[in-house]
Amino acid sequence: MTHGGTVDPTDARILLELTEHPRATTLALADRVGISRNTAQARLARMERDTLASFERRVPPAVLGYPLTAFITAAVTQRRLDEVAAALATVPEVLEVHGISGPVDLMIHVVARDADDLYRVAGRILAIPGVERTNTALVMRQLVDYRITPLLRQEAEPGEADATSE
Amino acid sequence: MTHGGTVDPTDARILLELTEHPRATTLALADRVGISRNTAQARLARMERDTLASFERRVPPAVLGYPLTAFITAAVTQRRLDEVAAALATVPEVLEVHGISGPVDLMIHVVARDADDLYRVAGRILAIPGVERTNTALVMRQLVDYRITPLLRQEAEPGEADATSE
DNA sequence: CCCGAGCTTGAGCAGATTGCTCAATTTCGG
DNA sequence: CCGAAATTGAGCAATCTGCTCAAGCTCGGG
Repeated sequence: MTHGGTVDPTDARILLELTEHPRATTLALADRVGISRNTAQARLARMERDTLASFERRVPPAVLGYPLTAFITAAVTQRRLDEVAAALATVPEVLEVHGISGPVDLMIHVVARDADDLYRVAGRILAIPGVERTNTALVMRQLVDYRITPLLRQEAEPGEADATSE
Repeated sequence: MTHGGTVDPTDARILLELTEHPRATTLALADRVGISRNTAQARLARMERDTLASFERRVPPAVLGYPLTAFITAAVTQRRLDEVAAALATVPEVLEVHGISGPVDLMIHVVARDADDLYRVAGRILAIPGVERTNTALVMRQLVDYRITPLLRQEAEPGEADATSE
């Protein structure tokens, strides 16, 4: 059964295998997970189509010459969120934008070539009509690399009681 | 030439093809990029080994039953960053932790099943020795989905003048 | 300008994998 | 208990992979 998501334990096991071998063959995945090749193929195709996020997430900005990462929070004029978002989408260095709760409205994930470039990108964002004020937090260090295997393993376990994360 | 990164225009073109077809065959990639099959294979193997981030980044937490995303900022007792980071790494719902500049020290990317669960996760983080105070910003909406193709396209273009991002 | 290291190419080939169909079986929810 | 959906295993032609090898190209250093 799924824990309120769309991925069941079999899919979770396929995904765990893919974290270790992203370009594993369908046959290899089937063998490791213990399902038939046809099932592996069908499930993989379905996850590629419906479940998995874009491959772009695997491309580190640093390898493209953008080693600086920063989070810019922004307060936005009321009711102009959508047009601000549209303007932000035209800035190549903006990777992702979340609308968040609290005193500021947006969390903007940006990258830059260096400190000067970050200044330029931040200035460009502040210049967008509707952006009232911003604050930039530069990422100094990655303390915990992105990982989701703990949650994947929870889903992958057969017969597990709900959410015993400790 | 590379723009200060480790990926050259040919690699960038391979990556662009992979954003459209993540499980494309090496032969298909070679054809689309216009390089030989051996070269495609060698470059792909090298990027899988040295360049690309983990496949885990493609797994959306929501499909595992964690539809809520939040960013928790935390101020930490001086000199205890590493042990706090180590403790955070033991919390499955913590996906990623950045050390940032400014009045707070950490940006913690977490997920939760629902509001109650977020409360529990935030409480668990605040309970870590060395975490002095936290602030939770709940993601209400994704305004710009993660994308890096604008930067990839810049690198993929042959003969382009430096960084004409506009 | 020349040279050499490194990269790329195309050919080749045995083995592996894929994409798909199909009938039979199993699973699971109503 | 029943029926829909999922899974399985078999099968097969087509495609792909992994790798070697020799030849050619690119590019940086001397």
